[in-house]
Amino acid sequence: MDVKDLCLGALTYGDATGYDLKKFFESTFSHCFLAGYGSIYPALAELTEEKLVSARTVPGQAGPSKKLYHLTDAGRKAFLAQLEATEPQHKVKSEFLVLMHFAHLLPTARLDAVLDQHLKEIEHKLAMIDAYESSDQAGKPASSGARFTCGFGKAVLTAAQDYIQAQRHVLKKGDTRVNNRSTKITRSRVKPLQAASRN
Amino acid sequence: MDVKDLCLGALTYGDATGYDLKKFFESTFSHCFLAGYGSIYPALAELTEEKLVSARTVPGQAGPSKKLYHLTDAGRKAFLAQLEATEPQHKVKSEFLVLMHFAHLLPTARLDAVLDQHLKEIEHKLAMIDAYESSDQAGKPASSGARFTCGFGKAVLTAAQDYIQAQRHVLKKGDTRVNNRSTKITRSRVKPLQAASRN
DNA sequence: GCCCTATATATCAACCCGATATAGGATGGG
DNA sequence: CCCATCCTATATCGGGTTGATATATAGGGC
Repeated sequence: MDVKDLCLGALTYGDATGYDLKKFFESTFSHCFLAGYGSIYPALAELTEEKLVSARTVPGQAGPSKKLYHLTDAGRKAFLAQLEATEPQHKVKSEFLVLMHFAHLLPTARLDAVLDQHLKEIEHKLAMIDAYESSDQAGKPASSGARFTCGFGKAVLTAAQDYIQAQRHVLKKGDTRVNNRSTKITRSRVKPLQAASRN
Repeated sequence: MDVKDLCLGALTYGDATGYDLKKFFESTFSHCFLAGYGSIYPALAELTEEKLVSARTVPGQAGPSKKLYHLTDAGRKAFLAQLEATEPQHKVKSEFLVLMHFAHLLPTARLDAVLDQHLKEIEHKLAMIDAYESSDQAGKPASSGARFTCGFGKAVLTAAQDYIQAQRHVLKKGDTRVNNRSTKITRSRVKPLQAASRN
């Protein structure tokens, strides 16, 4: 499942430009998948070459000329096949959690700032989902899948929010002052790192 | 925040080989950050060149010879600086949610299989966190940050689990049979795609 | 003996991300 | 009326990541 497939999927909802696709991904998929121009435009170029989408150039009435992409029958079939084949992975890459893991190496002010910023970002994402949900254009109430993923996002984000608010205090209990003897540990005394699954 | 910084962070806990680091990331960071050999070994090579870590080769008693990496004072300082500088991002890339979004294009059997598989994976990750938490080696009870991130992971995973179990039924209500007229939509009737944030 | 697993390092193509360049039209404040 | 700024729209590039693969040895199970 790469950006090419994402584009095919988005185009099942109707023709669109690369720019439209980016906005669509930001609105609907912002909490589960990301794709920037650096992925979208190459993807569309390849899809056109593979005849999975067709492009027609429209002289822009507002702004530059645009390329409107359309899903071909082959493209639709390819997308359905891809839906059958992709493993349902779910990966998280969180600088935030890494920072929290090393909270004992952070100054208290920085720690609080990071937590507050993350809470604000969660609220922003929740607002985005709400905006998307209440923007059912022309009565068409979004697919059940779209509603499911929105609800999923809200459930997870809310859980994160609650957890942070309830537990952030444990991060600055006791060892606020970092044990700052300047790492004069003799090489021989350093024990090798132990992972959870031991040898 | 790239894999190089992750390696520095992991080495604050003690010397380790590239292989150790991979295992460490899998155990502690599996629910918030990923790093494979393809990132770790180049990262360690660069860090050695920058004198942020030092390496010494140990003839392996069990298996091939290993390179044990050690955090230098410069490396520790660089890591602390990096902790100050990194934006606390939190990104999700979920093939699972994409599949759910297009649930109306999936056969019911496939849909159920995907949901069941994801539930199993959630349980697996929860078990991993529990294993890590109860493996406090030699009484050292893990840092408050480590405990915080474990709790965070559990809260989020549990919320996802509950949501799926409570809401999966809405995905196969009514429109189980996909509207399968074979996409003979005239080009002119196709409305361009509308994102939530409209022009 | 043979297979599988674990230890351990390393590389490579394909792909993705973020930043940047370009440019015309709309908007709006001074 | 003009300039700054934003929005639309496409495109590219370097640096970084992913996932698969190759290599080699030791040990356990059957």
